[in-house]
Amino acid sequence: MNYDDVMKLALERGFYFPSCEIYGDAHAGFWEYGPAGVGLKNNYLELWRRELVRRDDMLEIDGSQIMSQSVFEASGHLSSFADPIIKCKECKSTFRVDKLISEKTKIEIPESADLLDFDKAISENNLKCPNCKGGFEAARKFNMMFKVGIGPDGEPAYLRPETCQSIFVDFPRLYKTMRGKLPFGVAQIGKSFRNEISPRQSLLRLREFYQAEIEVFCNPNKLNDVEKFSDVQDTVIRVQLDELKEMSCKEAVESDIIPNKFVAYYLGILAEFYEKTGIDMSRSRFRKLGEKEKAFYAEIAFDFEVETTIGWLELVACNYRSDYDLGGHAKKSKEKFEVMDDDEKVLPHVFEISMGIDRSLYSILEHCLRDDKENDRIVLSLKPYLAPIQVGVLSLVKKDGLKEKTDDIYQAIKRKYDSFLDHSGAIGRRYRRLDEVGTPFAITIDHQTLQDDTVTLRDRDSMEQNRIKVSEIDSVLYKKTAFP
RNA sequence: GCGGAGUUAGUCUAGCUCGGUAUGACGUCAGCUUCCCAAGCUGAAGGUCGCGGGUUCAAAUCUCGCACUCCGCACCA
Repeated sequence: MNYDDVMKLALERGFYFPSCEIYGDAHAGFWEYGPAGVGLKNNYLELWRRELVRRDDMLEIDGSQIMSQSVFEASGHLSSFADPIIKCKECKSTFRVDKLISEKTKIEIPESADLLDFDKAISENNLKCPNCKGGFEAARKFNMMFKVGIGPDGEPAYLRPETCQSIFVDFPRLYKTMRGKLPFGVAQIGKSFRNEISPRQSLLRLREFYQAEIEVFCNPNKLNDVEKFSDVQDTVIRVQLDELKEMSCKEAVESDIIPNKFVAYYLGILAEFYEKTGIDMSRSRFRKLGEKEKAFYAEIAFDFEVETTIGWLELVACNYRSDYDLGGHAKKSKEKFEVMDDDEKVLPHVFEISMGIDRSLYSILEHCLRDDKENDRIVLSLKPYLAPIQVGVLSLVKKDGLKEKTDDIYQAIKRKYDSFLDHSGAIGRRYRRLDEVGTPFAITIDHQTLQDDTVTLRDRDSMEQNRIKVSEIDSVLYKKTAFP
């Protein structure tokens, strides 16, 4: 199933849809999650908490989305999270000015250079618009952060372009009050904002999006002193260098493909997490980024990517950020960020696992959606613990007291399970509808129920049915919908 | 941001050339029927035709602007 099929499902079944869609001035790059989408997202995040945060004894925080200007002076976003651009006076085409200059003249001007340097190079080389030969306006910076004005005087502040800045800024307090000890993992789920030039493809390129970020603070001298590494040493990961290779985490470290056990450990638990989301791991890879591709703060970078019908999608950026962030904030704020590790005073280094939630949810949908032609149905084979509706409760027919019996059973389980009650229409049609939103189980109340207090339990993927006792419904569902 | 294509009910769609406030299907809802896998019958709801201006007695239709979606370019932590 391809992108369009997922999009159609999303719109028709309430997974996600455009924000502000009834108004003409709605902007691109903003989407809402509907009921099914919220259910899936909540369950996905619960799995994330279990498999990463709790597994590794991390702490979770929830930071402010608007942060002060100093934060982004220290983080480098004010100067580096911006592209120098230039606009044609005639046809209004916009170009990356550094790229334009290097293409036409072979003169390399770093993108962080003074704007006047670009203007000078343009006029000295008499560069004109490649589209229409028109002249250029003065170069300017396009910063991808959204600026906001605080209070009546509009004091400048910014919507955070990545959630992790909260974690870095909060580090001194967290470390002191939470009895911190290296390695120290802090996690956060929240929204980030980037003023993308052209957002596209619904959840894949948003201006307002969810991230689940983990920052692990560590002693840079102990990157191979990782006891927990044995938990993942045999975990298989797929690594893309020049070619794609499948290997265990242990092999990856021993062959120096991953530089140390510390990084390998986190790639390992991340792979184990994604395995449980239902994403087809045979269509995934950790891609090592080259010097030019890496973010300005990254020393070592692996992207976790998944293959979809519109190409390889970056779901997670795994960056070894060294002391870039804590060092920057320490310098700017004069706050102390060094901590004691054993008898050593260190400025911790940071390894981050920066996950795009929206993209991950899209990938799950695409990998789980299938066209079951044999049975004339569309099936979303979500893992039961991720499904927004876990169980449908259906009466075979409404009369003869079956409706009342069905209502009773629904009432008995609905607080505990995400359930959906349905009495109307043909039973097959109701099963099809549940299949399409990914509901793994359906309980059907029929005439036999009234005689022996049993119901049928239908399995979405196999379409098989078993009779179980009404008294067993809870324990059976509990087992079948449990997180792994 | 540039170029191209598009936008009519929840979804797909007819109508647009040649102006007269909209067609069909699926889906949804109610009832009947059936009684375990999208059957059938009857009925109903759902559209300021993307938004805004212009021309006209009259605009889904002609015209201009804008927005959004898709494709390509550029951009992309």
